[in-house]
Amino acid sequence: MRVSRQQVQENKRAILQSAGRLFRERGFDAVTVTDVMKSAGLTHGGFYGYFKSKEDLIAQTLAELQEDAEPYSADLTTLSAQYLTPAHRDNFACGCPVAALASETIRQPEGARIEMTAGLKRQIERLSKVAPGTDEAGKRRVAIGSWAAMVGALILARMATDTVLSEEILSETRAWLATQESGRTEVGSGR
Amino acid sequence: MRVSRQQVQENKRAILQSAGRLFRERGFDAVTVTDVMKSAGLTHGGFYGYFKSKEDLIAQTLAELQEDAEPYSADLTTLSAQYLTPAHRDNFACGCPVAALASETIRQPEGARIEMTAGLKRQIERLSKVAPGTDEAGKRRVAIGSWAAMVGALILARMATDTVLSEEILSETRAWLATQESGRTEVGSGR
DNA sequence: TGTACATCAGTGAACGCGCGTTCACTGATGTAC
DNA sequence: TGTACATCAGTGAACGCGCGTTCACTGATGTAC
Repeated sequence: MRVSRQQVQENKRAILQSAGRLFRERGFDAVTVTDVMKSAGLTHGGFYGYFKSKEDLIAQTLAELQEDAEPYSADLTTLSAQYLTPAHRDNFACGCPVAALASETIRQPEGARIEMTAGLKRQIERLSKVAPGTDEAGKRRVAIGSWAAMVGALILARMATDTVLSEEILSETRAWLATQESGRTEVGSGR
Repeated sequence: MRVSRQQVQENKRAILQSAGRLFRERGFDAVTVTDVMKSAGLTHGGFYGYFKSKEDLIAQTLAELQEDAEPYSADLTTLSAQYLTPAHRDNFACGCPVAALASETIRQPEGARIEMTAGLKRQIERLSKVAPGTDEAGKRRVAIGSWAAMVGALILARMATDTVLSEEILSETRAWLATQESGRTEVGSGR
C-alpha cells in the first residue's frame, strides 16, 4: 500500500529514532532490522526502501544522533556533574551515544566510525569553549581529558554489578574533575 | 581419540588464551566457538567437554584475563604514559581487557559482569597504592578518576578514524593526567 | 474538478547462511588383574 | 611388566534457529488528460 510523500519522511525519521534508542540500549548486533522496523510501526520488508543495508542504517543513525549538538552554556564542572549521575547511567536509550556505542563502533565498518569521529571532534570543541584555562591549547587539553574521564567513568559505572562501587565511580570521578579544575585555578597560570 | 590428563590441562589453557586474544580483538559476538577451538588447535565439537556454553567460556576467559594483576611499582604518571600509547591503542589482542571489552560486558549475562567487576575493584586498589596524595580517600579518588580517563581515552583513540585526532587524545590525556598530579601536589593539602 | 492509469511504499513468505549446540563414533589413555 | 577392557577427549556431520536480505504482490497515492 503506497503512502504519501510526507508519510515517507515521517517513517524515515521514526526508523532512525527507533534505531537510535534500540542501538544505545542493546548494541548494534543485538538489534535486528525487524526490531527497528517494528518499533517504528512498520514491517521488515520495507526496510530496504529506506536503507541500503543494516550497515547503512547504523552509519545514518550515528550521524543523526550527533546532530543535535548545541553549544554548552554551563561550565565543565556542572556538565560533568549532570553527566555522571545514576539516572544517566541507567538510561541507555536516551543517554550519551558515545558511552553507549563508542566501543562497538571500533569494530564497525568505516562509515560508522567516520560519523562517530565527526561527533567526537564537535564534542571536544564544544567542551573546549567552556573549559577553564587561559590559552586555547590548555582549554582543549582539559576538554579532552575531562571527556575521556566522563565517558570512561560512565562505562565503568554501567559495567559494575556492585551498586556501591558503581555510584562511587560516578561520585568520585565527579569530585575528582571538580577538584582538578579548582586546583588548576589555585595553582595560577592554568598549567 | 582420548588424550592424556596433562594434554587436557594444556588444551584448556590454550582455549582460554585463544579466547582472551580473539575476544579482545573482535569482541564476544564476532568470535565463534569454532574460531576459538581452531585457534587452540582443536575442532569445535570438543568445546562442550571444557565449557558449559559460550557464555561460560566468556565468564572464565574474563576471570583469567584479570588474574595476572601484580602490584604496580611505578607511579601513576608513568603508568598512564605507558597505557596511553599508539602501540597499546593498536594492540587489541594483548592490550587492556577493560578498554577492549568493558562496554560489551555491560550487555553480557551476569557471570561476565561479575568477573569484570572483580577485576575493576582490584585495579582501583592497585592504582590507589601508587596514587599521589596524603589520605587514603584522596588516593582512591585519584585512582578512580585516572583509571576512568585512561580507559575512556584509549577507547576514544581507538574509535577515531582521524590519526591526528587519535594521537592528540592519547598525548593530551597523558599530559592532562601529569599536570593534574603535579598541580595537586603544588596546591598542598592534596584536596 | 473527475477519471484512468502509472507509480511505488509497504507486506509477508521465502532464501541462504552461519551460528551455538548435539551426538554417534573413534581410538588413545588409564586401570584392573 | 603385560594383557584386556573400560573410559572418555576429540572428531565431524547434523540439528534448529534467527539473522539479513530478496521478491512477487497489493493497493493507496500521484499524475496526465
